[in-house]
Amino acid sequence: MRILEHPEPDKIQIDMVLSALADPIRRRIVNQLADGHDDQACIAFELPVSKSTSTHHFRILREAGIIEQRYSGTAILNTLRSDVLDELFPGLLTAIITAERSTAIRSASEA
Amino acid sequence: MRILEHPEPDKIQIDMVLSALADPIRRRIVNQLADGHDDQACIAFELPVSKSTSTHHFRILREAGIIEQRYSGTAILNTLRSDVLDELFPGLLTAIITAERSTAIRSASEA
DNA sequence: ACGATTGTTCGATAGTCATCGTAGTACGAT
DNA sequence: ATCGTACTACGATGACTATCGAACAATCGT
Repeated sequence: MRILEHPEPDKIQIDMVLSALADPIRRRIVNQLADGHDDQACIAFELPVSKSTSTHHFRILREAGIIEQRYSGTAILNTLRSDVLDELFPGLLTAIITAERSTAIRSASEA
Repeated sequence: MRILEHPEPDKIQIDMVLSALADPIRRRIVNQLADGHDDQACIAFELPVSKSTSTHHFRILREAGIIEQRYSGTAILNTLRSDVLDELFPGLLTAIITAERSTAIRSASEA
């Protein structure tokens, strides 16, 4: 069975987390996970990039400790590590998700 | 008189803010501003980089809308735009500053 | 007027990052 | 066994970024 490496909570660094979340595509993934339920396969995210780039972004998120990925057949199910992140960096994830939403609303009302 | 451009609140984008805060040196600046008082000159930040690199980082922070810079003689006084940021992205700045602090504490207790 | 202080500007450079296509792997279904 | 699905690995590429030193600019004291 294939194994996916995840950082232990005490190895999760604010530096990697913020770098990961600085990318709009990765924030889109995080937001969809926050909006919807857990265990969404990578293919459920209709990202405007190629497959290999998509893999790249999911990996960055996993290695930063932001998502958990586990195999289920050929698919990979993705889950936000909200509890871990909230413990380590209280309010951070919520703030970023909220920010993204309000930005979307702002730019929509401008158009 | 020299003028420094600052983005209006409605031009401040989460993308630029997070990219700016993804850099440890820039977070160090933000943290020192949050810890101390407003109006600290650039030279008050003893950064492990050259002068020109320092200028670069302060500019990124200013253009992202995170700090306000204004001339006072030959010096530039820096102030966190906390109120603007809190309005736009509630909780974000606090979360990042808190995160940085707890990370510092964690890594100190490891040593 | 002169010098010291504070920060900027301008290349240059080395490193990182997002992106892609192609080829490959693992698994489920038929 | 074969095929389709879902994702990975690899090498290449172009863009961006942090960094530097050297030269410059603006201001303040003396």
